[in-house]
Amino acid sequence: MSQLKVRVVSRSTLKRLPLYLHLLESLADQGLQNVSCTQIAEKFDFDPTQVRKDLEATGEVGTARIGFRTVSLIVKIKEFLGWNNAHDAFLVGAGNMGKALLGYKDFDRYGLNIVAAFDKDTRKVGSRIFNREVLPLVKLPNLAKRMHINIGIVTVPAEYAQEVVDLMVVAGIKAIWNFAPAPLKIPEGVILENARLTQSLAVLTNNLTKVLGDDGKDLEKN
Amino acid sequence: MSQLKVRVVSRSTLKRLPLYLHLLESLADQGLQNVSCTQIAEKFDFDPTQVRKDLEATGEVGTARIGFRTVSLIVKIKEFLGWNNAHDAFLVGAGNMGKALLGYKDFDRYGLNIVAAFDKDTRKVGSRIFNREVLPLVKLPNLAKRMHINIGIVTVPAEYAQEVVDLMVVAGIKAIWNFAPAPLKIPEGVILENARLTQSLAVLTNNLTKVLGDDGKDLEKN
DNA sequence: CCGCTATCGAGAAACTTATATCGAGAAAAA
DNA sequence: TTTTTCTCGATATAAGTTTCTCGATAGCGG
Repeated sequence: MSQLKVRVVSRSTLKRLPLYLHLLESLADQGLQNVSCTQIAEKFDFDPTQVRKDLEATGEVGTARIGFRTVSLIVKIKEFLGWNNAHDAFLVGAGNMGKALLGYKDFDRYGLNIVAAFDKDTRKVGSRIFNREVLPLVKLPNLAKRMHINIGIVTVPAEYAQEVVDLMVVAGIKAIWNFAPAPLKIPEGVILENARLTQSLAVLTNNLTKVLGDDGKDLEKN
Repeated sequence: MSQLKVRVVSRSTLKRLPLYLHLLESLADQGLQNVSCTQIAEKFDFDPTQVRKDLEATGEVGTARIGFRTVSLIVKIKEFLGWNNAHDAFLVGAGNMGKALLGYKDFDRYGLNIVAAFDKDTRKVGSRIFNREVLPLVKLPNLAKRMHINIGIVTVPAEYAQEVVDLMVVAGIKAIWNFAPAPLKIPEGVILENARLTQSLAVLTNNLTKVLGDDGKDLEKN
């Protein structure tokens, strides 16, 4: 069937892998040949066993007393995450967040290549943001089909998010990265991943409220 | 002790509360007086019991056959998250992500008020971004102390993140919202929350790799 | 007025994730 | 060469989270 065997792992593991990857890349830059789970774990204050389990997902095997080959591990993680060859993506909503994503240089290293931006607002249409043209939203379906776009990024206000997503689904887009704070409905088979800043902020402000309001006991770690 | 009793809840619960809040606010706008956990759960494809357990954290109690009073629940969630009265924050790193955050209008609704931006780059210093002045980084410690700033937002490249954080800690900042993909060390008592887009992206691209490479079985839900 | 149904809240069970333990192998030190 | 130490990988235990089950309560319909 498929040449690439992708194991099913927990979402938590999946979210730690990019952390390891960043670290490994900087270690590789420093010329480090091998790296142990213990070393990695220390950087993040994780349990070494957890790191070992996480890395197991990539299929890379280590050697006792040595650890893992740094470059080899980097390749395997990227492969596992699908970051080896970039997927083309369309972005809808050329507001602040949209612009920030368009301007983010490193996405190509993360398997993402935003090829065009779309917006409803006719004043934005026609302009260029970080060298990508802003197109009218109505052009999305045809273009997405013709260019075989798999990823759609949603950076519109919450009230328009569902209609944008519906449009993307019709256009054959398989995976949606949503930045709008709205509960979205998608059909079976389409992948939806929510990147919501407010969730992260909620954890921060709740913790802060606890330490400020009280004398700061019972704080969860990390 | 403290007048506000903040229960300790799981990180997962904490991250779902903003979702409920958004929904509740739009329901309240539509004039809905009461709302049941079942209704909320349907919108997100969650288990109703989970919603009930999550809401329990806020201290609000519901009535059988009726559910919860919408407005009252909104207030309680905001209170619990510390979103009722905004905390002042400093942002360091006036790049793309920094600009996007500075331009985000709704933060005041989420208990966050970014009062100033800082940057090392002398070309950026002195300019104004969305009506906030960009100040030289060296001015941060004194200003933060004088203004009793509790929250620091880090939107600098990974290699500068640790030094920025160290500066913030010295300046008495209690909570750090980090957007840099670097493992940061902070002293006991300081809160660190990482808002990393790459983690979310990793989940997306890994899932996409699975459905594209294979015939798409064993996909995890939401 | 009396069942019927929706909903809450509490406790138990099932599931998931994280941590600890242990044996084996490989390099380094004695 | 032998011993020690580090690290992997596997298994087992513990902790945490979600889902299920149940009794109680409040409105609704007959």
